[in-house]
Amino acid sequence: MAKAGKQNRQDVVEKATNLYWEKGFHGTSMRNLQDVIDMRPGSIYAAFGSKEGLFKEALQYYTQQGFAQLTALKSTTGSPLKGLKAFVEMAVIDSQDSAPSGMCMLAKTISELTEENAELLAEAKSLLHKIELSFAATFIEAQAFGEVDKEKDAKQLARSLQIQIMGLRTYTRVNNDNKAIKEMIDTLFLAFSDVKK
Amino acid sequence: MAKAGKQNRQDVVEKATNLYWEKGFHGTSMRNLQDVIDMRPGSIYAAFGSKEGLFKEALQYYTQQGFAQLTALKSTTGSPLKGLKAFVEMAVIDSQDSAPSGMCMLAKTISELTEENAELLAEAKSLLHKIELSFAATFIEAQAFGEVDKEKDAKQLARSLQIQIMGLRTYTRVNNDNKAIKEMIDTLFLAFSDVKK
DNA sequence: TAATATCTTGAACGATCGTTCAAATCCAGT
DNA sequence: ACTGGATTTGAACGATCGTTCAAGATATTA
Repeated sequence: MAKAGKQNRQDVVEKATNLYWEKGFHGTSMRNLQDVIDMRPGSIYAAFGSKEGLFKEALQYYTQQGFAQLTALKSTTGSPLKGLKAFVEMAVIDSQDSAPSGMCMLAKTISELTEENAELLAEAKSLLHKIELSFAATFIEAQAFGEVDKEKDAKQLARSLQIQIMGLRTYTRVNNDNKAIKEMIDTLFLAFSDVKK
Repeated sequence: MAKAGKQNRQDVVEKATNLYWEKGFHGTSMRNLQDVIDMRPGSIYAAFGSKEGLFKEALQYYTQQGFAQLTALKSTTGSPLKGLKAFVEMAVIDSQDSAPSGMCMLAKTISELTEENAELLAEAKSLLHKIELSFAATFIEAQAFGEVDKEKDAKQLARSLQIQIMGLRTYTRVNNDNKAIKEMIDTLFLAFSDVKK
């Protein structure tokens, strides 16, 4: 492939991402992938090297899409903090029904894999760290915007948000009580925007 | 087996639990299990029926051990809330190094499995719910003990704790910063014990 | 000790795993 | 239209998957 067959590389990676996201690394077979992305083994191996190689690219694509969404939401809401909140609501609530899995794909990967797939594990950790950095950057923007108390440590807020998202997404898979979850997110962001008067 | 060979049923289930906990359902093969529990296929199938049957028993054993630990910690600390906090510290911090996986085995299962293993998924959800109920019961004890504000809703506290634990355990696998995590747990329990003066 | 009931063994099953590669196909430049 | 390189195909590989079951070993009863 490379130079565009019926579909370009991004379409293929997106389909693979959705399957891996739903079923996990070990739960997805190369034959599952062949069916979904409509490519024969030889082409897949020529383009991605291995099951691990394609998974790694899927992790990267997933993360990149997340960045794009956060950026878009900050723009459409016209505010860093509102954008961030919309992003969390989307990830925690909306994705339970519409996404391949209610889980964050990176958290799911970190939960699933062991040192037997050290490189993929490291990649997932690294990407999650980058997301945390972008949360921190968003909090700093929000502070400049006057939405968040400037006394607060953006890094600490980002870490805390990361933990909340992971917890909420897992919990929502167990007990999908939309109303209660929505309230918890509201409370969480009220705490973030607790500007000293 | 059943009537005790070289090892009794509980020893076998414990070994299986630790392997499943580390590698997950799909990441564990029956041959991995055969090696670890030192039983031949025929005996395993006679005793547990299938890979799924043994996994289900592992989930139950894991949960039962958790209940036992919480009960023990409440007893040794002489306080419901202190026992609960010790339990969380153990689960979030200590288990990162000593346990088969830093993750909660139930959360890991819920993250990994799909409707292809509906029965196991339902079992994991049900067991997590039972744990939440026991958290709620502990908060009620703590209220009677004067450790927690009686105005607060024990069910809501339990839900919130469940979410925090899931988030913290996943996060700690990514970024094992013991000091910061310890502080977050302290802060969390300070909020729980925020009795009106 | 012989007969019987119970449990354990491990070879073997068909299915599926991740991966390879020679052959077929496609496409660009002449 | 022809050629040569790039791409795609799909049969096939050895390994491993979850599972079965006849045969052997062990424990129990008479």
